[in-house]
Amino acid sequence: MATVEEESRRLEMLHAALDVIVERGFPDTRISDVAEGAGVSPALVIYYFKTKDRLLAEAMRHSEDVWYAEMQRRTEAISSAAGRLEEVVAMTCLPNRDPSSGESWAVWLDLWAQALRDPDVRTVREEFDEHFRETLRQIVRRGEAQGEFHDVDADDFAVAYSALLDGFAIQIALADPVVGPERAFDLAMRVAANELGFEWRASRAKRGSTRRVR
Amino acid sequence: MATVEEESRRLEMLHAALDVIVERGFPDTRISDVAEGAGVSPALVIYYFKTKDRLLAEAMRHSEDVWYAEMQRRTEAISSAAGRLEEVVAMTCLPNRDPSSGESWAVWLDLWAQALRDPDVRTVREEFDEHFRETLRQIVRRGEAQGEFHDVDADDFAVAYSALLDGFAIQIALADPVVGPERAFDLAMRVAANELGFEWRASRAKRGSTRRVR
DNA sequence: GAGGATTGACTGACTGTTCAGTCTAAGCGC
DNA sequence: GCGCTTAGACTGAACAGTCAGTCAATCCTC
Repeated sequence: MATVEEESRRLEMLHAALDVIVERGFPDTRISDVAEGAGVSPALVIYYFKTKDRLLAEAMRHSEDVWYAEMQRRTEAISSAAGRLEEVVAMTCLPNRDPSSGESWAVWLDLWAQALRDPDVRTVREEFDEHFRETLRQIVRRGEAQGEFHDVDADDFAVAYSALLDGFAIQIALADPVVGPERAFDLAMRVAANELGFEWRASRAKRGSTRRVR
Repeated sequence: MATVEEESRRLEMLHAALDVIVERGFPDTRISDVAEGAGVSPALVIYYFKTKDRLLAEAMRHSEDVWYAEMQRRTEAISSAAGRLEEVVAMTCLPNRDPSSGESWAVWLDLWAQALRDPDVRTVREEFDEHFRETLRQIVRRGEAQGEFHDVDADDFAVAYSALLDGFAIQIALADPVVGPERAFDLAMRVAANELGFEWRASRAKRGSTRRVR
């Protein structure tokens, strides 16, 4: 009953909020923009989320949840550890192979900046990062178990490698002239191959592994 | 004459602006705060900088310039390439060994988020990153020439390593419970040692190489 | 017709910027 | 030295726009 439509309304608003955040940036997101994007009145947005901060924090959480679920979904389908790792790197480096997740990078930068002061956002970011590291740890452990990887400290690797990917994400988000997506992808994979001791042929098709290039 | 005092006034305002940015965050920095911090009227701030955006952009540039100059100053004094690299890593990872540069990390997060939309800030950030990479390249090349390091592609290393340090900077700025400054420092040095092929004894005093711990 | 969903109109607070003018110190003719 | 002028640093007060959040009223839906 109402709950279903209520929920879909909530989602519409969250997606609208994310669109605005991507377009205008977190601090300049106005609830009237979000309302317009969702096709409702500003008052209703407040009615649903009580306050602007809560709305934005929930939008962030939603965004991260969707992204993480998508990563899980994709890696599960891959059997080799190196392949799973490659998929993760592709998701963080290469521009949307799937159209669903609109520019995540921009949102990340806002997320980090916002996490400095907003406790809710800080929590979202901490959880997301920990999830991400855990994913890396598991990939490494399974890769070791399957004999694909050298033995390394999975936790150390996860911490360092997620930092590396975050750093590349910054360059990509800001469209750095020196560090494009393909180069970041390539470098990240070379580091992984070197650190974990697996073979990786750089010549392989860089992006079109499964989905179209936009 | 007037120019000197004028300049010192500018600097006061820039420093006040940085203080406020660190404390309240870039988007919530009010010119009245800056004015108060500098002991002048809000109108004078506008009188000097014409607009709030310009003030903040200049504050960012000043901050990066100071930080970079300090890095140059420190590394120049060190003869071994590994030592220079360690100093760079320490500056990006370990909390202020010098009191001058107040929390740079917080400013970086704001800088990145702001660079997404503000062209002036974007330029500041691009130049700073390129300077940083160039510093790394030079360290690597000199390390190779002195026989301290393996031969690697200096540019690839600089790009990847600066990304890694940026990533650690995020964790440190956000006080991630899993990735503290010392661990980031340690991991970063291990990666460098591994990648460049030099010996690094992790046991060495982590921070107090030259200056006091605050 | 009761209760929640929805809204238009409003407001109260905030803040960047302007403006009209004050104050200071330097230049300058004498 | 001494008035007079001028330029530029500096400010208080007002302006103008913005926007989150409120509220009373309407609309649905059961």
